[in-house]
Amino acid sequence: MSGTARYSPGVTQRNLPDERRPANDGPKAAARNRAALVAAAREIYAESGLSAPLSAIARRAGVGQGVLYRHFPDRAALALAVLEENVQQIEQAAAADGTDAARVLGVLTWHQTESTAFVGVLHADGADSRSGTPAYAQALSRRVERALRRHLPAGHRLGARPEDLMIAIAMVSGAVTGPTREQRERRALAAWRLLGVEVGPVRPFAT
Amino acid sequence: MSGTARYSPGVTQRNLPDERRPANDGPKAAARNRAALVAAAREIYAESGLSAPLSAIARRAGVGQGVLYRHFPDRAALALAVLEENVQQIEQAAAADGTDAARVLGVLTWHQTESTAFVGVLHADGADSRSGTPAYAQALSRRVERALRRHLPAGHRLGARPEDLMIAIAMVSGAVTGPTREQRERRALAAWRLLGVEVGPVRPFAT
Amino acid sequence: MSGTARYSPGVTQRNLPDERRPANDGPKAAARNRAALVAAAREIYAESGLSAPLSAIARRAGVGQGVLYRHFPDRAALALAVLEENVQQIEQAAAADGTDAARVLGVLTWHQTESTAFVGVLHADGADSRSGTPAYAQALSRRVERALRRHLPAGHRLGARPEDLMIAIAMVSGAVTGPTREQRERRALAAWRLLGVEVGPVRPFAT
Amino acid sequence: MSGTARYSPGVTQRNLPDERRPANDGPKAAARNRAALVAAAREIYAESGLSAPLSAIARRAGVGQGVLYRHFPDRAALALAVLEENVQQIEQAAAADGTDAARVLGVLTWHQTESTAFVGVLHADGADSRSGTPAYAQALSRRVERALRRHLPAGHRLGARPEDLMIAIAMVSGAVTGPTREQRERRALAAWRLLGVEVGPVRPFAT
DNA sequence: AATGAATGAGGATTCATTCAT
DNA sequence: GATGAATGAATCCTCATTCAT
Repeated sequence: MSGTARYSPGVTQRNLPDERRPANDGPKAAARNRAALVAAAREIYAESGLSAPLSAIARRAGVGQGVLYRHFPDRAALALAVLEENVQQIEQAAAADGTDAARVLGVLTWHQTESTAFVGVLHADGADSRSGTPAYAQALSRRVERALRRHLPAGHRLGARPEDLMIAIAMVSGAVTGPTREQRERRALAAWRLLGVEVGPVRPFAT
Repeated sequence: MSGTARYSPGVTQRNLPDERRPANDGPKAAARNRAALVAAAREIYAESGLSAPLSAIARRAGVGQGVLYRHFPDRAALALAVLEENVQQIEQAAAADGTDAARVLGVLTWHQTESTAFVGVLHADGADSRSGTPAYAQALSRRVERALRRHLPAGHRLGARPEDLMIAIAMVSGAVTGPTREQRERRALAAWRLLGVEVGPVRPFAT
Repeated sequence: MSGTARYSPGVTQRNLPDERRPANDGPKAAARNRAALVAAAREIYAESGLSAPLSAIARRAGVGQGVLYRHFPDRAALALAVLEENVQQIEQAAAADGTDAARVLGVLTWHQTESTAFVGVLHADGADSRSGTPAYAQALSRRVERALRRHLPAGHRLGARPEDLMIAIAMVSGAVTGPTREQRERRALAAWRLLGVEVGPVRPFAT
Repeated sequence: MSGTARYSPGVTQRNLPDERRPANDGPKAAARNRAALVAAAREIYAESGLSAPLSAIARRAGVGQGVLYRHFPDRAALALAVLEENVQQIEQAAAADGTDAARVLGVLTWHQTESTAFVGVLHADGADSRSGTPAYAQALSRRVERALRRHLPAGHRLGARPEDLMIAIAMVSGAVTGPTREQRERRALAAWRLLGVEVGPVRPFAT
């Protein structure tokens, strides 16, 4: 990645002379490419926002533009793939032994401070009948909700009304601004405190 | 010498050479045009978000592209002009006779639910030392804070720490999603409720 | 000049309230404005080349755009007005008491190193049947030639063929490159030396 | 976070959705397109000067705008590519069997009279520390100088001082004006004659 | 199955020129 | 006579998307 083949005057650009192509590793490469694209997207989104050029993501992933389209038919599909990984971590945190609401919220908060994608896409919940992300984003949203709700103790601040939980998450996302992750984490924690909600350590889920 | 003749429209350019020009209302129109642009921007932002094409705003305002650039040198300047109006209303609400925190928050909330511009620009507070909007957005942010803080009763939930007030506003902004204003208002009120903050009637300030 | 009224948000741009206009000095101002425009053009041309925006020239001159168009119907007219002044100085140098070819060439060279306009427009001699500058530029060219030729001693290097004189001037203009006037002067003198032509002190004509 | 969402084409953009695309000859066309662009640029520059619209060049080359930008990131890169070809011819002329200074100068002069690009870009030598073309133009300049100098006989008029050679070339370029190539050649030869330099046949290098 | 070139629409931005005041 | 706002065409440049190889 990085290369950014700039301007090389006088040297006719041409492909590798037909032999010695980067090697076609067959179907095994497909999964690897998909993963690389999601990882690259995560980075690029963090750096440049959700509307970063797709070509930048493909370049960072070290694949051609076509591969991106093969795996993700549109911009939203890629963003959702990033989100999917986040949601899976939250679900895993919720499924872990001896966990509790605070711990799950810590993982959630980690992803909020880490990835812009999380912030922007998930809260397109409700009747967002726009183009790309119809049902899937809602499904993700519900999965996050379910993962959290099963750990909410009776009488928890966010358990009173059904929508409160997701509104609270949206609120914290709104507070998460600032150029560095540290600053964003500080603000996220301040936000949870204002909501009177206790949050465990802010970090990704890892077994 | 020197020169590096960059882009030079040269001889080619020539507007409607003799035909009818669409009328030039003269300098008197300047103020009117500026206002029309801000109003159009407010509408377009609400419909399409902050990154809507500037040409759409000019069209909606009924002016040429050039007028937009004359009044607002860049995208941020226009967004800030919209915000400026919002902030002025909040300040007026804060200055009105017999007002209180709840009432001011009601006006603030109105603007949060009304205009996407409010959300997103104002909360670029803190160390956003990037290119465009450095000091002015912060100044607006501080004006909102000051307008509100003077009405916060001692011991108010949001008065404990200095940053809490602006974080709370950011949080509510984060919760304000949805396609209709009504839905956004409902969510905004739910958010304030979760913060334990009482909010007056959600409406623009009008004497 | 300079002002460049940048971005002043929230303050509706409006003219001085009808009274207190910059004062209409009547016809006397016309000549002054014209002179200011030519002077401004000379400066701007030197800084930014012949294709600099006309608005920049008007601004530097401290007049409105309209005034520029009143005095100079098109881009070429303004450039020629600048040139006209240069040519007049050369003619004056040629008419001065006790002058000689070297001295006149010194004045010519001064203008070559000083103003891009001189370099670019005058040598559009010959059958340049393009848009703007048909006859007038040629007339100027001939006036320069006449002013010089009357001082060429018999047998001067540049007197052999009729066209040699103007070609030599064009050649020196070609050599005049570089960011500072000093550098351009050095190169101009080197060029004259290569032509075997003696040049007097390089400076504007002043009685 | 962060974002300052600059220009984001967003959802709107969509090329010919299903219709027929004008054919994509695949990567094989890349080299051909690059060559076509350089050739088109050479023509357009000769006709309209260095500041001709890039779109005109793309059109003449029969390619889309994007291709031009892919191969040449900016205006200068394209001009330099044209120059590069000229300089290569001069180097080949200098490397040919039984050549001499006059013959090389003939090839040089051909390019001076043929292409406006040659004039103007190459002589941005010296301290042109501006943005775009810093080192490469100087490198080209030096290559021309080297190619010529190795054939200058001892005691040649242009060999006395190191800078004289390039100044002379700039001078001849300055003299090369006029609408037809023939006229420009006549003036170029007159210029070399004034410099006392013998020039061989004015034509491109061809084995 | 991957590559990366090409297309070309879309949006940004700049100025020449006119004209109400 | 002067001012400077408005117009809008022209040009620049960027990317989403397709597709030959």
